[in-house]
Amino acid sequence: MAPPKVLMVAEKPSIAVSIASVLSRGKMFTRRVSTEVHEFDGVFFGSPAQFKVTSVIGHVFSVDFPPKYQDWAATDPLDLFEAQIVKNESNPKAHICRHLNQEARGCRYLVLWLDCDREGENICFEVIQSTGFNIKDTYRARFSAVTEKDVMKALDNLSTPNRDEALAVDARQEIDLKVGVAFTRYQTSYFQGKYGNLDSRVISCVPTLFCILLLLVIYLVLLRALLKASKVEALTIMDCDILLVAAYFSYGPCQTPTLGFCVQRYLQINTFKPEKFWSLHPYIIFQGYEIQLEWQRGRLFDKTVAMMFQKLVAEDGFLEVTEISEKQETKGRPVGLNTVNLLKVASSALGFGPHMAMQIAERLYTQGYISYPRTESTAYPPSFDFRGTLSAQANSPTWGSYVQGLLANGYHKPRSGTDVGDHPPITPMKSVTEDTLGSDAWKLYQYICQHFIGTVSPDCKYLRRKVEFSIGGESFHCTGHQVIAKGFTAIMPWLAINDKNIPSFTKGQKIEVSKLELYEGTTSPPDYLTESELISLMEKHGIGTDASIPVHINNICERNYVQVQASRRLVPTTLGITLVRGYQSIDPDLCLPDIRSFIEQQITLIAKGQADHHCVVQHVIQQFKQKFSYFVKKIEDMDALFEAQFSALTDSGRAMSKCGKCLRYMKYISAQPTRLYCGTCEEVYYLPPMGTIKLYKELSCPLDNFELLVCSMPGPEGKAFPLCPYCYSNPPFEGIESLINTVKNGPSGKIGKGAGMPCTLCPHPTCPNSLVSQGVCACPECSGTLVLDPLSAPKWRLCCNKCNCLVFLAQGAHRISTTKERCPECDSSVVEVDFNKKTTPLEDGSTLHRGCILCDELLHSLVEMKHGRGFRRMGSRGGRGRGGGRRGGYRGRGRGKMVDPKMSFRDF
DNA sequence: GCAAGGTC
Repeated sequence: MAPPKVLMVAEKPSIAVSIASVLSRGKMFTRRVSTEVHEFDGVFFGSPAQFKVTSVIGHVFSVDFPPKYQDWAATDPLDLFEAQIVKNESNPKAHICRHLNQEARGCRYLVLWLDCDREGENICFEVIQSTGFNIKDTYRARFSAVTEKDVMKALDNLSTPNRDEALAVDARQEIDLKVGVAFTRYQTSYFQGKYGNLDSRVISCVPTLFCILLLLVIYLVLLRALLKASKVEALTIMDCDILLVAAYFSYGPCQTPTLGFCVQRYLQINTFKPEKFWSLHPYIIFQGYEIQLEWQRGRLFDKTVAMMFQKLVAEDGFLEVTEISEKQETKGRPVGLNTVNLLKVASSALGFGPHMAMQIAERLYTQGYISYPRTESTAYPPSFDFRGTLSAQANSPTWGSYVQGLLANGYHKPRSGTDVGDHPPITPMKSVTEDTLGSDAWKLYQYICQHFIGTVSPDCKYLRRKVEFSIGGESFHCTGHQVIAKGFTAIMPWLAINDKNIPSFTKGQKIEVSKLELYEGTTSPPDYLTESELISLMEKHGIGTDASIPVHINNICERNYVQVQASRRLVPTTLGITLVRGYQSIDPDLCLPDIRSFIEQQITLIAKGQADHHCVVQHVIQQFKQKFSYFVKKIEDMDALFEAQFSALTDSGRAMSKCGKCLRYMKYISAQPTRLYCGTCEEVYYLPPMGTIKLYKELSCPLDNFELLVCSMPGPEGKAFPLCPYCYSNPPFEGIESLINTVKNGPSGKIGKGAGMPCTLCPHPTCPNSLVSQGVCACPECSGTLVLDPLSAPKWRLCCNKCNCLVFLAQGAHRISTTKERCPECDSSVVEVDFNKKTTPLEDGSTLHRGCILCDELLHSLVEMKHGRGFRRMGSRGGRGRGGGRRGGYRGRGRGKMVDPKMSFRDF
């Protein structure tokens, strides 16, 4: 009987070769079908067997919706959450499924050599499905390196594939697909074509021959990518070179938080408020050195205090050496290089974007110059051949002599690092010259070599000397460095420590201050996020994987949400900012990194066998479905931002008042719904639908720093009231919504669109414009409060903060203001009237009079009611919320009536 | 035309 056949499948062709080479000891027959198949004879479970080792190329299948859901127009994105999903072959042209099926014929056993992570476990089941193998004839080989030792060990310890881990990946695929596609289709259908300024992204240049040629080249190179990523609508290179690209509105649980990081930094920069600070800089001249000493207090933000210390130091005049310390410090050599760190260095030091860096690294890998470039591990496997890898670099013209030194004097064992069990750190495999590789690939290869050599080099050692001084009760210091051994910094010179000499001091020595400077500086905002910082943030928050991080960054660039500028800093575009501001205004979760961690945490329950796959998927999908429905319901909030930013309205708006967040002027948009738009913060603030809006002196809201406005209703009897644009849309006090009952909610459901809290409803206890400060007494007509109209002079009047009731006071008075005093009779606010000298009704010709407009006979006689039945003194009732009591968690004049309607004038 | 994850 012929020996049984064993089919072995690896995740990629290179692993298949390595495994086959180890097991066959190099004696194998290789044929090429869809992927290579290596055949040889060997021993399996102690008996002779015929082996076939082949591979897939990553995932065999990927998930999608069935054909009936493919038509955007005919599908409600909400239905996608409940839709069945199908698995299609990832790369139909490669015929991997057919290949596996054919190779499996006649085989007795299947051994799976997929990468040892969740994705690998999932691919195991894709292979089982493709081959049609029975699970009892299927074995899983688990290995962390493709060395002889590891491969043999894995073969001796075959186990079974982990279905839970595979199901976790299935769950992730379904969730990502449904959430991403539903939001992307909905947003794109809603916004695409809606605003002219948004859809015509225009790239234009002077029509020179060079530009035409350049554009043609760009066109040819990018056409495929552009066609995939966006709709190319027109390309003209006649009189003006214009490339029109339809804006795209994709959403994804990885790409959107990635964009979120960039916009977050942009907002930090734009809302940054610089502060002045002061620092003391004493100088000494000693043994020929002029040294500026560092103050222990660092910076102070109060000039007076800083000047006080300056005086103390100046008066003393002599620094006493109080402490001299000398310590040997170590700067450790690097750990092994993983993908994320390679990408960070490529971006920050070599100027390659992550996408390009990976392309170069992949080419170096397939050409055999470096090891596998997608790895999370920074620890080398114990069996790693350091001597062999180093020896391969011994002839390099650039670092050959350094390497020879290491080989001769003994290289160091690398620092431990972390072993994730995927692939070893990225290392050079063989020596190559710049001429062979070309400039870009050489730069990356050079770094990989330097980093590897660095990991087996000695640490850098240096002496750190610190001298501390005391003067006028204040402490200062200076530090010096002296390198003892360069160590690895000899091969990685950009990490070198520079010598810094300081003179020799002796304790107790007194040195005169040669110059004393009170340095005045200003705090500055951070700069835009660098690509390298973004990669760190993504890694920290678990957004994407080593292989997909470059893809997500590339996506947000290609879709014009961010642009890469000088020093590879990522500057969000108006489109990118508006998208994120939109999510923030509706559901901030949508653009926060937690959304990814939430999904990860849920599917980990499946991977660990702690929860059922179906239940978890259902639960998570339902949660996202709810978020989606809410998003659809609130899309107008996002639309308001797009409209303000991309429609013609933005240009017509005029500057009105300052935003409290960025202190820049906001634009007033008079078209209904009237609103203010802050272009910097990308925020819309709705205003009352009626009336004229003006700046209210130059007063600001004490709560949010927004400049106040006054809204005046038309006509001589139209009321006027101040408002803060921010508080108006976002009332700051809990429960205030129930008090704003005369106005209706806008379509967004928010207090906003023409309905909100003006200052005359604000319970702020000390703001001079609040209801508490300006309210006088209860309205005789409704449940409102009569509030002093501060701009009504000389036709002094009170306006009800709810209805149209107006009450005129002493006409022609020079000034009328509220006081903190209350009428003992009716609890109304006592007002102070400064009468006009010529017309004062006061007997002795004096002008100042204080009293209650209800109980003071003089003042009450001057009161005239408009839009109301009568206005009389009502004994001890009415007024401003008896005893100033706290009712309904809210303190304010006249507010008592909200609880007890009898408190109003009207009920008498 | 959509997501994110493999790999080339």
